[in-house]
Amino acid sequence: MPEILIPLMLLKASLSELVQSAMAQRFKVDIPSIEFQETPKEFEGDITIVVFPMLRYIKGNPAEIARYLGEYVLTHAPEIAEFNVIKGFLNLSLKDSAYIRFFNSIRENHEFGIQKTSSEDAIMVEYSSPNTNKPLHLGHIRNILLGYSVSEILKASGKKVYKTQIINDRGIHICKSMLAWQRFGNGETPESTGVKGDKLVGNYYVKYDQLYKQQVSELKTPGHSEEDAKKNAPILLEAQDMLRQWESGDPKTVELWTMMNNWVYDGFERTYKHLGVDFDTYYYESQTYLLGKAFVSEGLKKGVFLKKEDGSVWCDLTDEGLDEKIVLRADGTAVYMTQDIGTAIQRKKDYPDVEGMVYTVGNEQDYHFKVLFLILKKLGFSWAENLYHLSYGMVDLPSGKMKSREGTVVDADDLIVEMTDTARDISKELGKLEGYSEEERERIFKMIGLGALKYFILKVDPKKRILFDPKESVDFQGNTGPFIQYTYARIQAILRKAEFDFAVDSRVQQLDEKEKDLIKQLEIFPELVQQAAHNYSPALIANYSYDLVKFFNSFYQSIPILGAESEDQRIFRVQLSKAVGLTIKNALKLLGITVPERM
RNA sequence: GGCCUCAUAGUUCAAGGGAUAGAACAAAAGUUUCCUAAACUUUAGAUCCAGGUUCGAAUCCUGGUGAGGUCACCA
Repeated sequence: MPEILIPLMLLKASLSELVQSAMAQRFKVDIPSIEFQETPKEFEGDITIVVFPMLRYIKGNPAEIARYLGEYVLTHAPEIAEFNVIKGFLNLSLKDSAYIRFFNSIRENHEFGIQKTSSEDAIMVEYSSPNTNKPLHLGHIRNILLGYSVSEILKASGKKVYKTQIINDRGIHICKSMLAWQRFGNGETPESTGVKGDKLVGNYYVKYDQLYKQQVSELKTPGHSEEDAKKNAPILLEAQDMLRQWESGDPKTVELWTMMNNWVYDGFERTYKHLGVDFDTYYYESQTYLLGKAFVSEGLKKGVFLKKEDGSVWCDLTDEGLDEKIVLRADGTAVYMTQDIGTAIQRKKDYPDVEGMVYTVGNEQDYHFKVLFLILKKLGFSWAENLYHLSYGMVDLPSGKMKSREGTVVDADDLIVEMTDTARDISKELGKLEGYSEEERERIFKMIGLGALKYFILKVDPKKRILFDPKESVDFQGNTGPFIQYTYARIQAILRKAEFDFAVDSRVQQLDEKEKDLIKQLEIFPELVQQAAHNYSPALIANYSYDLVKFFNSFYQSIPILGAESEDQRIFRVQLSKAVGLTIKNALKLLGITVPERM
């Protein structure tokens, strides 16, 4: 594994050591860790050591300690040019040569900030995980983008990652669509109608629901309560019967089930492809719930679970401050929890190198996962310590919550088309991309539309709710995906116009303030990737990309790049632009956003 | 009601216990001899309330208020 040198991190490490030995020498104390901070721009300096936390270990005047440390560091660290002290803050200024050395180390590094896989252990990330009776909607989009991005971030931090999903292909909901299709379908298929498979099946689910409601209202005559009617609608009884047939393995039912599920999978795959996401492996509930049942009986033997008189099996979590939770029904059939236990164990069996799992699931299931993780720990699985529920907030519309039954959902495929349309309209209005082939333009419009959507969703902290207004769509100005993409495209224009050999080493000795700002901004990217992986938060990367772009734009506007005074300076600035471009590209890649060479 | 999450400019989002709480959109004003004006530069504007912890709190703790979620032999 090639060691990747990240000078800023190295510098911090060596400064930490220096400060620690300085403190030991003079005050005879061990300071376990040194706190660093980027120096705010209103103060002189590049990197700041905060002295206040040291006061816990040694009493004294923070400013005096800071001055002492400043002197010490200045004489012992060759990278430091000067220092100043304000209260307990020791601000250090780096020499230009330190900047240049750092810059030269990343300049041609196309993988800057991206670590190679360095661990033997793998992490499995689950995301998307839809039901097979409805098309994907905006809520799924947040899930999918988050899960995919977190996978990419984990990979970039040096982890091995398997992307997966659990497909809820089992249960009464799919039977409802099947039934409606049998009754009204006339043998329709996605091929015969040209309708996307998931949409077709979703339509029959709606048809079922309409018929069901009609039957309920018919039954709800005097003498029949509404509750009664809901339970006894003929179509529902028929669906329940079908589920029993499916569970008993009736060949015709299973055949229909297989056919319709495959239509749905095909439809989903097309949406995933449009979104630019993929999976390494798939799990189906129909295949894992049995294993879950097996482990419930094992847990029963071990005393982890208890059986009640009626035959249902429970897990007592009252010691942990939670409730009792059912893990198997009285009739011996599996519940949600049963199959999740089975799925987790199955995954570990299939991929023994998996030492942790991330579940991308909405926050309405916080409690479920708390319980699931606890049960797996109680069952004695060591890897259960490394399970993480990547919980995210809902996507709300201005009209309120999305409800599929009320038709207030934003369809995923429609949304992608709308975003592309918006990108096309705006581009045409601005007169961009003239002289490009139709095909090429469409490719870029889609890239921009998706960039806007992805960035809009990922820049928000996962646990917060998002308000999404489809009418206003998504901005293309300011802190947005297209703005970042646009800056990348402009950088590419600079590179196209700069007609010299990039292999030439820059001989620049003195740096402009703006140049330093940019290099500083570049430096923090690798650390940020680690931090984002640690927090499972794409939002950090998104906001970083935007900051970097702001720094670049300011640089771009205030000093000449191609028209710099000296040849060396010109080369340096072009090279700097190139490095910024590479970093933007790498950062956006972690968000699943692609960049156009021109837009 | 019990438990969980959230609350920051008019709006949408930032801020690993650190310095004067940052951006963007919307509003007002300015900048195109130069690499893409989808840009840049100004101006104005915010931590829900009350306590506590400490050198220092938007951040941690307690109690309110408000919004959402969850408390199924549904998934």
